[in-house]
Amino acid sequence: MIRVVIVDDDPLVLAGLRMILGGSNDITIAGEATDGHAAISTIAREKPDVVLLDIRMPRMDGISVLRRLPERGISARVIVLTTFDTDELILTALKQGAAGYLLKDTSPGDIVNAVRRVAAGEPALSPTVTTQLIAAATKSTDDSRRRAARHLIARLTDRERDVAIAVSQGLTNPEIAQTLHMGIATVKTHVGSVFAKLEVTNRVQVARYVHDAGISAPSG
Amino acid sequence: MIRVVIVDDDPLVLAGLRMILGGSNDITIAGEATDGHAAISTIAREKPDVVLLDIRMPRMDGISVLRRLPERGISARVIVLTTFDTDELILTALKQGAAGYLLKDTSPGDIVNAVRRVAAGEPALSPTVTTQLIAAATKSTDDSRRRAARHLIARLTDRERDVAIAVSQGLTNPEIAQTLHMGIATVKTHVGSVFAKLEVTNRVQVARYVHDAGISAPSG
DNA sequence: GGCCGCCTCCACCCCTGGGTGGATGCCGCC
DNA sequence: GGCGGCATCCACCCAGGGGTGGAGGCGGCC
Repeated sequence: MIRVVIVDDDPLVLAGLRMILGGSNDITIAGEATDGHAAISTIAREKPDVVLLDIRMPRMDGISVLRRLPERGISARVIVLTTFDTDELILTALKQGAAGYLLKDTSPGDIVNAVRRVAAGEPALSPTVTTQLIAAATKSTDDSRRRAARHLIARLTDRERDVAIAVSQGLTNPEIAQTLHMGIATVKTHVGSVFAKLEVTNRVQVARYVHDAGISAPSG
Repeated sequence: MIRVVIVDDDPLVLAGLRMILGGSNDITIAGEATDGHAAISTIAREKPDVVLLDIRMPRMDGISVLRRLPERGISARVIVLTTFDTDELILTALKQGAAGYLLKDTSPGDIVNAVRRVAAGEPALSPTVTTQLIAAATKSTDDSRRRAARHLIARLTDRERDVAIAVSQGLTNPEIAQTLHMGIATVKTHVGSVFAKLEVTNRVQVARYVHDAGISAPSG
């Protein structure tokens, strides 16, 4: 038996969810709430398996609720149920630990399926949400530029690479000399070699390459 | 009627897919292939709506097939069907334009559903694949630093922001003056204000903030 | 009107950054 | 051994970056 708490500021939506979920004989409505504050206390009291959570609500929005739950030691699986599907909102919700993200145009049958999936530990995303997630995940690691950057940086000597990374962290030549235990003149020499090999003319462009290559630590 | 081409080096898998998909009266098997080269020519000839594509194959792997399709002007929707679910493989496949990514433990019914979804323009991912995609997408955008950076950059005036972005692209002051149509002295003034507001001392650190904030275009 | 913030520009100064040329010692390879 | 690549350092030079102070015009706000 899957115990579900439903949260939405619209009584009509609550009624609809009650009907949809109540119709399944493996699901029980353990509680309801119409704002964020009430949601947290209801979830804390009922300890449901799954929470269906609206985003736009009075008193406290759904994202804040998501953020508060782990702080309270509550580990319910949450499905965000909203009409908004901006990239930022989706990523924020998932980052805050949402197990599902459904748009409100989801069919009753799909909502029930999503609750079952999430209860079983699987994710549940609307198709358009999945599409946006794919776009976000595939654009983050900018492939061709990254490969090119890695290729170029691989041609640097160890010391040049150390200097390039230090440069990309915004350090000055004297600071680099100190942290890498070499003379300022040596730093300048290496910086010059880096410029030549990366075919750039100033430090900011070095920083771009280093970041494009996905390097941050001083590379063992 | 959804026309499907199935590609797998294992004849048993092909036979299984033939049975599963042939059982649906809205799906036809338009062609089959047992290696990458054959797959490309079959897909080019049959122009199917959906392709079910294995990754590990002789002669040419599935990823290479994915890469070649757009080069040939073919725009079939491809579902990758494999036993491997490493982060890198998933992201690579999706980056190359895969519309679906199913693991081979997917039930026959779910495979049929995935074909229908993909044919309708929706994505189709196995639950564990979705989970990994969420992990990849949520870790890429480093949240707290990004928020801090956005917050600081929001305090810049429009002109200062333009200059900061130009700086972060590695332009020199004269270059910035030219592209933004202002005097070099003005550029210096703005750069100075940016340093003060971002509390940094050189241009590379400005670049870090701008990139952390996820800004690249000159912000209308 | 007066005040304030922003954009624009100027002049002056100093220091770091970046380019050039040269020197030494180390290590591995032919 | 001789050669070449790398790391380390030096001196010199100059252009650009970065700090300071000041000025005028423009628009919104009290």
